[in-house]
Amino acid sequence: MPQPPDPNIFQKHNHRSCRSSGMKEARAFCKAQGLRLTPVRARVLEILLESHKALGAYDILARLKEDNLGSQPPVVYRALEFLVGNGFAHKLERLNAFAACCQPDAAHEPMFLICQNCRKVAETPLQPIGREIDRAAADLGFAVVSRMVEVTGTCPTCQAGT
Amino acid sequence: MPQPPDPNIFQKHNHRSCRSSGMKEARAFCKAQGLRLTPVRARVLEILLESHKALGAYDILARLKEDNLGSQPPVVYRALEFLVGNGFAHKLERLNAFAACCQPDAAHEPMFLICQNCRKVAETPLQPIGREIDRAAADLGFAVVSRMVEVTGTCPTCQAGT
DNA sequence: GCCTGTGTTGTTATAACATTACATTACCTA
DNA sequence: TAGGTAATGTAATGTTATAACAACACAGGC
Ligand SMILES: [Zn+2]
Ligand SMILES: [Zn+2]
Ligand SMILES: [Zn+2]
Ligand SMILES: [Zn+2]
Repeated sequence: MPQPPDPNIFQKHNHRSCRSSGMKEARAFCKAQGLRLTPVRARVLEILLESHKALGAYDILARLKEDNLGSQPPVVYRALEFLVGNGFAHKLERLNAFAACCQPDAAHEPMFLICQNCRKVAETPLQPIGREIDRAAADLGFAVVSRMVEVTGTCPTCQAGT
Repeated sequence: MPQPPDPNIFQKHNHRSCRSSGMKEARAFCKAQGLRLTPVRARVLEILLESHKALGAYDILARLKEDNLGSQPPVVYRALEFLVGNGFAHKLERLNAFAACCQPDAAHEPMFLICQNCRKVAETPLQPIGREIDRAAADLGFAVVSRMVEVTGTCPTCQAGT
């Protein structure tokens, strides 16, 4: 049974379940939505789910090559476009890198906590901060379409390590 | 005399004064800090100050070439590193582009409002939102080093235009 | 004035990230 | 099983950014 989703991947957690439930949820969602989780797309998602770390597109591509699942950049970028577009993964703009989504609820808007030391990425809900952002924007007459909040720093593990 | 700093560049404003006071403040600050605002650096800052738009490094480089002030990427990236490092400009991670800072106070931490239509970029103080971000991060045991908030949408002018 | 260290710029090359374009294949459905 | 749509394979190219080293400029001490 799927354990309650604890979004804090910095905590010690049963990571095997992150991986298997991530794939399972993705398969179920795709089936329900009539989306095709093809071998390339599934493998890219698996690769991202293997860690909670941000991976560059070319890192992922190298892994795909090992599995003979495509060796040219468009292959991985198309898979990532699908995964990001359907909420299975996120792009981290600061790093030009990608990470699996930890809580692929229908519509969630996360902020990202990126460890500078280990590149692990945690998500936490942007609301209610997002509303404050909108308010600040509205003060300048700006109509918000999308918000991006990326925080860098040190995860609990890496803090303890030193 | 320097007009009171209205950070909302979306408002109609005396833009000539943005440009001249931006350069003047930069020169004064560099003098005070023993920094060298060399011709290349000054020209890059001027180019950024000419508009409030985000410019790619290679766009800036093209302008530098016209002035015979360096034609290779490292020239512009080094100048941008200097300007960003000293608070005269900012990098917009979402766009991989750069914009002049509108309020080069000693230490200010802005969030950015980026118009998808015209690429103009406004800054507005991140506080008190930043504190909320820190609190959300602390809930996960994460030690924040730097926050980045970039909002995309439509500026007042571009809203009116349609 | 000249040496010398430090910081800046010039230049070449290359790394890293991403897309266009078009041919081919797989899948669905009528 | 034919035809349409979605996905993939592949080559080429575009865009953003850095490494490495040579040359030059400026400042302070001799
Ligand atoms: Zn997510
Ligand atoms: Zn860490
Ligand atoms: Zn202005
Ligand atoms: Zn605009």
